[in-house]
Amino acid sequence: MTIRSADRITKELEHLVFTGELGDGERLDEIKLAKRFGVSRTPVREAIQKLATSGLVTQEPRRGAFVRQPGPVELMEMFEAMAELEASCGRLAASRVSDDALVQLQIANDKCQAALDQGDPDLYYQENEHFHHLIYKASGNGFLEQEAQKLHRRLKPFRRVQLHLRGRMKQSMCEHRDIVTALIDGDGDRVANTLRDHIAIQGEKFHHLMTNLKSDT
Amino acid sequence: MTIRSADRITKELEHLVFTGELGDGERLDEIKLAKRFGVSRTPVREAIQKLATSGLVTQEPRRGAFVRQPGPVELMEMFEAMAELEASCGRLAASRVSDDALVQLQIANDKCQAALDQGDPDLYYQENEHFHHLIYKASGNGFLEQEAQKLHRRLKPFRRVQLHLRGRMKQSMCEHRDIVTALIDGDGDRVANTLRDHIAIQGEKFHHLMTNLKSDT
DNA sequence: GTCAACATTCTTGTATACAAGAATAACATG
DNA sequence: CATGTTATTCTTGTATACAAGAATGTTGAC
Repeated sequence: MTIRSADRITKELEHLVFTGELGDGERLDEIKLAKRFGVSRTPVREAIQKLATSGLVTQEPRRGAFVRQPGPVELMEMFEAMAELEASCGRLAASRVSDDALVQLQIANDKCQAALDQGDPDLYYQENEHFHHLIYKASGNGFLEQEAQKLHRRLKPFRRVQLHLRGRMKQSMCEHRDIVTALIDGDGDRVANTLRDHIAIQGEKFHHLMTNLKSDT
Repeated sequence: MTIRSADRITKELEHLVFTGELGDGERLDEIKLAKRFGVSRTPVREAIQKLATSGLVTQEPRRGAFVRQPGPVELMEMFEAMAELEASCGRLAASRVSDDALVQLQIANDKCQAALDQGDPDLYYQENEHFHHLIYKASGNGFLEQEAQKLHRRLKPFRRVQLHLRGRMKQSMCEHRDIVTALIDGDGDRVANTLRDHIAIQGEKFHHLMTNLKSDT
């Protein structure tokens, strides 16, 4: 366990942004946050610096740091980038995946299926996440794996909602099976294309939700 | 221009790492660096935090921050990831690139050719960089573009050397032409594959250099 | 001479103090 | 009453002070 309170606060702040307690455009008041976490401004500032580097907040000199949630356009871009990243992982995995890893993927898929049978979107979400992490790992490229996980994490709050759409879980499950089949066949391009579409659909579904929400207001 | 000295120092530190003045494994002494830059420890620390987030240094609690140059394995992984990123940019660009962007690419290529004719690797390197940035931009995905630029930048010190290899510039030039041709044809897969190989070769060339250097010691 | 226990020094991590620019409020003027 | 100007307050950015763990040097026992 780390002793640095700055690291703890970084995670706390990320959490506040993800849960939406710190909404888009909101200023991160160093003093308030320091009081809230029971520390001085110093570790709070260090945490904010980190968030700024990873893109969660923007800093304006002498004015402070502001939460910067991606807008619809940037969000679509991020989903597209995610799709490409996953496709790359899958393509590499096709020629490198070990038998053991394949078994792991099958198990993960079975768990997804179980969650689907129970009609439990939250559980499905969790197992689905595991499945995708296994794909990243199967790429055999630790750097790529890290990058994929980073972006995956960043998109987490936006990916969650769309699983509750009617029929999406089942469709997602089918895609998973296709992916594993293509992996077993060692067909890199097919793995890549299937994965790409699999993720791209998430972006489109999200886009649907967004526009629907907007038309409500 | 920014007033924050922390930002300035971040760049200065990056520079020190890139130029190798701060070698691999070296500890970043906050006090020394503060004196060197004529500031207190505070902005130095903030700069170090940022470097840690972007992966250039690692932090060990109560022990300090250490320069962490990627080893051969990680470097190959990064080159491979770069190849995949560029391939993605190219694939997307194939269906989105504007006529204007195509013209820009042609111009950039002509400048590369000119540098090749002059036998000027440094100039070629510069124009080559521009060419690739145009590809990123042509992807029509700002997020992907940023990510590609980030990694490109990180690999800069390692990419430079291999251009001096006999015949590499000319070969690189041919690949550039193929890429543009495929773009004009709108053949996404061909763009992607050509770009991927184009970058992958850099990784391999670098690997060659590394092993040769090692066998010398 | 070697090794272990202890003391000292050094460095990081955090808190506080101070400087300076930005936001805001008060006020004067038309 | 509106508006431009000035004064005040507030917040960030930086420097310094202090606390605590790590590295190092010293001393004593064997």
